[in-house]
Amino acid sequence: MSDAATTRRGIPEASVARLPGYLRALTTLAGHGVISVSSEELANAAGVSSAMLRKDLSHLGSYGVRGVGYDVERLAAEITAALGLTREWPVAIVGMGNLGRALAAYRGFEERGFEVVALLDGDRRLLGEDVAGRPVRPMSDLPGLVADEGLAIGVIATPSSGAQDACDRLVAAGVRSVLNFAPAVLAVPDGVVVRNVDLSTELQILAFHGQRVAAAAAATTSEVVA
Amino acid sequence: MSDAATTRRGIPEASVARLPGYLRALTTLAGHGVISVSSEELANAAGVSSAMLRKDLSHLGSYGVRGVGYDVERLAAEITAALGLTREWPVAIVGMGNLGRALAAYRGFEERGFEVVALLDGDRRLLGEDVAGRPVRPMSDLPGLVADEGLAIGVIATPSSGAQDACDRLVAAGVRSVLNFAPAVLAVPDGVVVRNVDLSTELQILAFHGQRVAAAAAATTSEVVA
DNA sequence: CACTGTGAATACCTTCACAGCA
DNA sequence: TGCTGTGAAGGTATTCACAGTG
Repeated sequence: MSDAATTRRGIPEASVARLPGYLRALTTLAGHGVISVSSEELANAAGVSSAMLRKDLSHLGSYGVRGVGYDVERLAAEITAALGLTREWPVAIVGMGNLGRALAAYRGFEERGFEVVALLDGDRRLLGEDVAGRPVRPMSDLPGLVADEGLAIGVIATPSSGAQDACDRLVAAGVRSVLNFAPAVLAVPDGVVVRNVDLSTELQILAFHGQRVAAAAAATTSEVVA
Repeated sequence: MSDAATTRRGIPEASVARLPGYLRALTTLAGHGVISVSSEELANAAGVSSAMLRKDLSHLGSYGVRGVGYDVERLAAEITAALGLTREWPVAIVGMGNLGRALAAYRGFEERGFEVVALLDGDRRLLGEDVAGRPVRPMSDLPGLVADEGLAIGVIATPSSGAQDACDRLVAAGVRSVLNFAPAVLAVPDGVVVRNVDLSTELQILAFHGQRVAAAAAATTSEVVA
């Protein structure tokens, strides 16, 4: 019925991935007391082109005013609704190593509508230990967390060797959204969404570009290449 | 001369972003003593389709053997070279808050060819403090790090309010590659590459999908919608 | 009249399907 | 024979450019 292999009945994946950026820019503008903003201005603040911003927003509906721009509060509310951020999303962090502890201590989740409801680890020796004011709990608590707290999102911060197991237990408990920091490919059944964040991968991509810069510099220095 | 808006004379950006995943899979296979691998097997291990894997690898050259597959060691070496990982890349981490400290303690950088040569912070009160066995150094050390250590990549782990300033100082010192963890859009001159990693953005994208799941479940329960 | 919303054009990416080679 | 490498096809995403409108 709709247009393309979007998120089925809805917004293209690429657009969805940019909405949080728009929301952040709008929130900043609102904080500065800005009432109305043009696509050009908002696009600048979000680091995209104005045409792309308008196309992205057109998927949500017509919330702008021709000749004027967008009402900052209104648009922020619409994007918030589109992303499903009108409710709080309970999150559990699995793996209490360095990264897990840093994530547990990160205060930014709450600010953006996510509530860390539990810190988990498969290592019995860590159980009960206090991390950022919360006790480390066993993986066996997962089903209860889904049932009682509505746990919906799992963050995997385990070593890569334990990532698939952590993922399996999250999925078995009913979690459908996973944010994976482990450098591993996770196999999940249909209907479960995994997003990967990997520091090494990012650095390696930067290395590729750094290498190009180095190569270009060398070429300029000693004018070679046809 | 070549095909498209690739990385100009080379590999499409989308392919480059997948190469680290292939390299990781190959390293794992090599660790298990595997000598040769087919595109199908390697694609599975990396979580992509075999057609995509072959197309990606074709940008590097012809390193497979028809009817057989790829030599694991050989292909790993080729990808390593393509990514520019035959040398070590010096990295500096800016911002010694929770996240910066976790990154400083992360031992995975060294394993993949990156060397953390300095930990920096703009806050004078932190100077000299020991973090993961290294002293926190002032931002004014940056030019020296580029000149003496060949610093090439900066990791920004500051609060968003300080991110642009940190970035400006990195760029002014000569750094051309930046990995930004702050939830902010960074403005940089041409030739500087920025990659963004933002936890909140990732969670918000997952919230969008979680919402869809919730909506679908509700629709199934009480059969509505045309 | 300035700015949005959007078809049309373009660029890019992925998948298909098979020719060609060890 | 079995698997790679790759043109061609099919999708998706982005940009262009302008008609429409408060």
